Amino acid sequence: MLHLSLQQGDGVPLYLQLIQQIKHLVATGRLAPDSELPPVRVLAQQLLINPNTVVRAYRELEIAGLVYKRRGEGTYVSSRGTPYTPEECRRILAQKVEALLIEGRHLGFDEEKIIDLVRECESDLQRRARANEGVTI
Amino acid sequence: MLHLSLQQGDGVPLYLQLIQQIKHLVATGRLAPDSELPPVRVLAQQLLINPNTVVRAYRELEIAGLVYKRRGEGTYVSSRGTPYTPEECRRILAQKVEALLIEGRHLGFDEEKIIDLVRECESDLQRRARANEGVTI
DNA sequence: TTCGTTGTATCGAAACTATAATACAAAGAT
DNA sequence: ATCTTTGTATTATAGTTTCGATACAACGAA
Repeated sequence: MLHLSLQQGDGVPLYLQLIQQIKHLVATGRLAPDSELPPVRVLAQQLLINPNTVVRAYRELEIAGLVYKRRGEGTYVSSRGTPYTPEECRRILAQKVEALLIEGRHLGFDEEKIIDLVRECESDLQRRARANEGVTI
Repeated sequence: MLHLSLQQGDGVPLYLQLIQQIKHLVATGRLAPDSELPPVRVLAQQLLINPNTVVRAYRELEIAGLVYKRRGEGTYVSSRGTPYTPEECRRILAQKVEALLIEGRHLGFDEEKIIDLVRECESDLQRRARANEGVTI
């Protein structure tokens, strides 16, 4: 079973929350490559949101290269990586890292503390992925 | 002189861009503690946006603890840190780090590559801060 | 074919963002 | 006290984004 939970009205659009959580599930292995995502309507009903919101999330995930769709069949987790070039990937991530460092500095976290946090979060992700090994939808 | 440039219609609200860029200026030392930010009306005119938009950015920066205001005088960069407790800071950052790791994984960056990127971005920030040392508004 | 499934496209309502105009309040300078 | 400068608050309005209701189109199975 998918563990998705969206919060309405917290400032973050539903479709973005959905994208982030699906990315999370893929990254932690809870959604294996080529496994099928729930149909638009089913997921919409489970989450009590509009099918169009799911459509938008799936479409952007497809653009990002995380899923592929077959009309009349379904939406599947892509087994191939990102469609971006290595340089593009680097630039995209560097922007996010810089934002993180700035935010961290304001919260009293210097470079080393941030790196420590990165290591801890990574361990955490891996541990959670292991605990859910093999569990798809 | 402040180097602020906002882009209208790129999806990111102006007030958020303003917040991010001011955070950036503070983090890189281009805005020193206790230095004065431009008056609401002046900054609005320079950026060709509405004063209310600047008001909103300043207000949220104040809530975040980055600036303080004195009515009738102006808005100043706070010399004290965040108003959050250390645990809150940690939780806020951990969430962002986790999002970064997930994004990185999808883009082919593992933990070590991310950490390398963190070090590089930090150096970059420091270098840029040095190059602008002493330059305020 | 016909049916049921899947994703797609379009339109409208609601919420959010940005703007404008205006009036107000607090502090310092004269 | 008065003026100027600063931030604050209110109201109205337009544009954009987000979300939802509905009808449509492609694909496979019976």
